[in-house]
Amino acid sequence: MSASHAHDHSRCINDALAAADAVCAERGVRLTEIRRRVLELVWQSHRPVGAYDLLDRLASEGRRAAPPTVYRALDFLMEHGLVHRIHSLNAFVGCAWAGEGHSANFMICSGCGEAVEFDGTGLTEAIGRIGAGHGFRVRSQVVEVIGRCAGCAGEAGHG
Amino acid sequence: MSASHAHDHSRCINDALAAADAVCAERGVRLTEIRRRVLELVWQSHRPVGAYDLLDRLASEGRRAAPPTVYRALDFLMEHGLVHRIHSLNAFVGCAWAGEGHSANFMICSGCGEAVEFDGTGLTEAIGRIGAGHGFRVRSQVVEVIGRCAGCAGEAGHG
DNA sequence: CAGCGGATGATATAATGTAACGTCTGCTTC
DNA sequence: GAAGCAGACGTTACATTATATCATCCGCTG
Repeated sequence: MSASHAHDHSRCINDALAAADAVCAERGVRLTEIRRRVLELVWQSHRPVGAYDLLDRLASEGRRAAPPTVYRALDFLMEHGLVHRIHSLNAFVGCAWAGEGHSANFMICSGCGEAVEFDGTGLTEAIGRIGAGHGFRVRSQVVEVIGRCAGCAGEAGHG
Repeated sequence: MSASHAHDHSRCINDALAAADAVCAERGVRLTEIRRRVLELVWQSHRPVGAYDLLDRLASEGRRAAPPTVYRALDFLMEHGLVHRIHSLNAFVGCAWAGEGHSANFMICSGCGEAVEFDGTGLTEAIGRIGAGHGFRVRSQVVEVIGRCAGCAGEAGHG
């Protein structure tokens, strides 16, 4: 996604951390050092990152960490709407609208690997109507759209 | 899903196998014994089934099988539009519209565990429009709606 | 300080998925 | 029918992802 390749990403990270502080303060929960660090690592890019990648990065900076450490941090961050899981990749990415308690809606580029969260309000409504038509009460939704972003659309590749 | 609990499920299975025969014949590919058996096992219910569950069932009927056997069969069946993967469950379920080359759209009941495929034509169009608005060229989509089916909506439970 | 609960450390293991290679089988070609 | 080929399968080993369990630590409260 050429636009996001070019942007000031440190601002993304700072905004995400500030939002996380605010959400945790409001909810009376603790953004501990490891949770904060995992969130920072997730936000190092807009590409979803695997739990074991996070683990490796923690290890490389000298922090003792085992898989449960990372998974617990990720569970916490997901519970409070700070990161999303990308099921089709078994990976995690920062939430663009921290704390808003929405379902995740992503466009995932098979060229550059970036995942862009989009406003799925319209989709959520449409899905709710479809569900209602089947007597189905919707609680949450997973929407992961795979394709090519604007920057990668013209390039060669498998996507 | 009370309606599907009550239905004549043997008909689902027979229809699925007949459709699979037709698709494979049309495409000049072979629905080998193991592929056919895996498809039957997937269709034993409308609940998504894990690869290792399938493996256990194959073993319990005396068939020698290792993980690659099942995954290869599942890959074949997915490639030809006969089963879908439910990413949020790491599980597989029969396709309601065999061979039509569509993306999967499912409603998954957290009460009974059944996954019902629905016609996502409208969603696909909406997603295409959203993508176009971002310069994103959609290739496929994963839509997994979690909630409570009509039969389970009134019951207690975590869903 | 004692007690409590949340958070983390640490070990082990479960669950899911794949690489690599040999063999077999069915088909084509001669 | 034999040689050669490609797809399919068997088998072993391994990679990746995720969780159970229990001990320990830390911060708060009374």
